[in-house]
Amino acid sequence: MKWRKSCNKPVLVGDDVLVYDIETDGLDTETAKLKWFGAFSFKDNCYYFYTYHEMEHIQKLIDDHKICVGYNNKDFDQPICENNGLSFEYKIRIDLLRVLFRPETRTPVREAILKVDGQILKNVLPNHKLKSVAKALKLDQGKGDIDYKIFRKDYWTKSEIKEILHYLHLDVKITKEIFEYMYKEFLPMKYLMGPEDQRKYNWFRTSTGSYTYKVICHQAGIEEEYAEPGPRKQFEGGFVSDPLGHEFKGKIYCLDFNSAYPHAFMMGNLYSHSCKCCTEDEKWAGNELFPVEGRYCMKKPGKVERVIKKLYLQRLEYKKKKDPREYAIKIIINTMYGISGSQVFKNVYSLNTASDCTLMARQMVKHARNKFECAGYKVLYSDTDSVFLLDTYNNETNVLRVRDEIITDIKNSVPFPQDTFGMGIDARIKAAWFFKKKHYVYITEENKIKIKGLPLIKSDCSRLSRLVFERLKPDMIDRLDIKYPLFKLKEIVKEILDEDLGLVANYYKVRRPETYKSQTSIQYQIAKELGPGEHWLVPNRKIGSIGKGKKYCTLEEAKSLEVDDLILDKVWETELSPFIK
DNA sequence: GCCTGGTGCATACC
DNA sequence: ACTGGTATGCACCAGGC
Repeated sequence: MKWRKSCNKPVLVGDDVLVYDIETDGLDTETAKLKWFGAFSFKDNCYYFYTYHEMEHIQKLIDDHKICVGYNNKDFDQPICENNGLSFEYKIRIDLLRVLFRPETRTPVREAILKVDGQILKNVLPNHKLKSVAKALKLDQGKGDIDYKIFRKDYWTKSEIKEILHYLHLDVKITKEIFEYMYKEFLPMKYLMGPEDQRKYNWFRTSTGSYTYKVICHQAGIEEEYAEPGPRKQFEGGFVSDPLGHEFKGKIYCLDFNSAYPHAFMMGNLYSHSCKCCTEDEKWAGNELFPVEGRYCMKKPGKVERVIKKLYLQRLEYKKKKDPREYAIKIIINTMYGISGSQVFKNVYSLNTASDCTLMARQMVKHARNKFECAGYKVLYSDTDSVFLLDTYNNETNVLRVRDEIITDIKNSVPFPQDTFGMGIDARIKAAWFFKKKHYVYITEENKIKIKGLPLIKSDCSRLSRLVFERLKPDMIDRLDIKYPLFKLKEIVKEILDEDLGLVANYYKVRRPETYKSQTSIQYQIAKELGPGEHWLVPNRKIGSIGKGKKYCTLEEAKSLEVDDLILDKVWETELSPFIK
């Protein structure tokens, strides 16, 4: 039986793409029998549905397409299809799950760069089920549930067929829409790649590291060779200062070097360590400000550096024109540093390149700190490429003058100074509180409150603490102060807890128990007791088989608890402590 | 019994 | 077809006192 159902929406995807999903009589890929095959073709904008009695039709449909797309098809649909006599040979096979996330190593891939209203997909996904992805991307998930027993049959009544088609159509449709979403998002990454990578959909499915390597190799005309992973050689990274003090009010600036690492590459010519145009003695060996380990060509910018520069300038243009290709270049530029420190990417890898890049950035920040301090400013904090300043003179022009000197000093100390290198004001701040490295809060001149790193913004934070903060936020901005006397916070906490004790629960996302090395870790205990996935657990003194010191129970179990049974340590000592006077 | 330092795990910042 | 380092916090455990 063949079923055609056309789709009226305009087609965005121009290639011969077939999105497919199957129904089987079981989950074991070795023994499962293919029962139904559902697909959507971007060639004719039609849905196709076949039973296993029509294998030639299914094979014909596959043969008519170059690219076959599914969800978890690498580990499930495809092997079953092959065991049942279908062939995907010579097809470009795409598994949307594996494009987003690599299950065996549990590493995020494209879910780390896909944005859904400002947030990264990875951070909004509770798990990697098809429906969860659809929901996170705000796609229509429809309603569909089916008793899988129906797939044990070999023939179906009219009403059963109707039910199956409804269900299968829905899954194909969801897969198709996820594919379309990703296609639209990733298409701007296509044009920078070589023709083979464009054809093979490598702009769509590679990790950002591989993508960057492929683009750089193609653009710079260097060989795309790979090496065995091997043990990692470590090197020093960014410099993070201790905060100067706790609380500051007045005119505060956050300044940061624009694209510090890419500019370190360009200005130090850091990829040109083995050029043939000069002798070792003629190479740049660094100086007092930049005591680099490697030796780099001073005669002309290298191939890779020229590509970085070209891309950087192009990105500035794209940003002005709001061209989405801007984001593709951003990824490449920011990933260059990462792949230069990874052996796998053989022809851009160099420990000196990576470590001299971070060294140059460390020196830039330290130089900026010194200059500002000598000019009478208080340097409150700095991390990698940024500096927080207290402007005691209340004179922005003077800050910018010192800034210009810093930039000039740096440019005078590198072989290839860049016009695009500079330092901008990232934020103008009225008050700031620094707690620890990478943990701070500030209120901007636009009355926006920014929190960095605090337990309050981590995913495991209790809803109680978040609610307390949300309630006080307008008042904090009003008073230009984030601190409250303990009793005031206690009042609010009590009010919220009277509503619902469960709000103290902490969020845990755990894997399958087998995947843990430590069988005593709290994550293992949770996984063992409650299964993998998301859990909200209430720390208490009374019930729950999870935890050795503190006990943790589920929200359901927590209904029998009294306020005094709760353990509020984390709430008071970490989540809310920054806000206690 | 308490403290310290190390480990595993998770997550944020750049 | 596997980007990097820096940093905090929790729970647990071993070892020292």
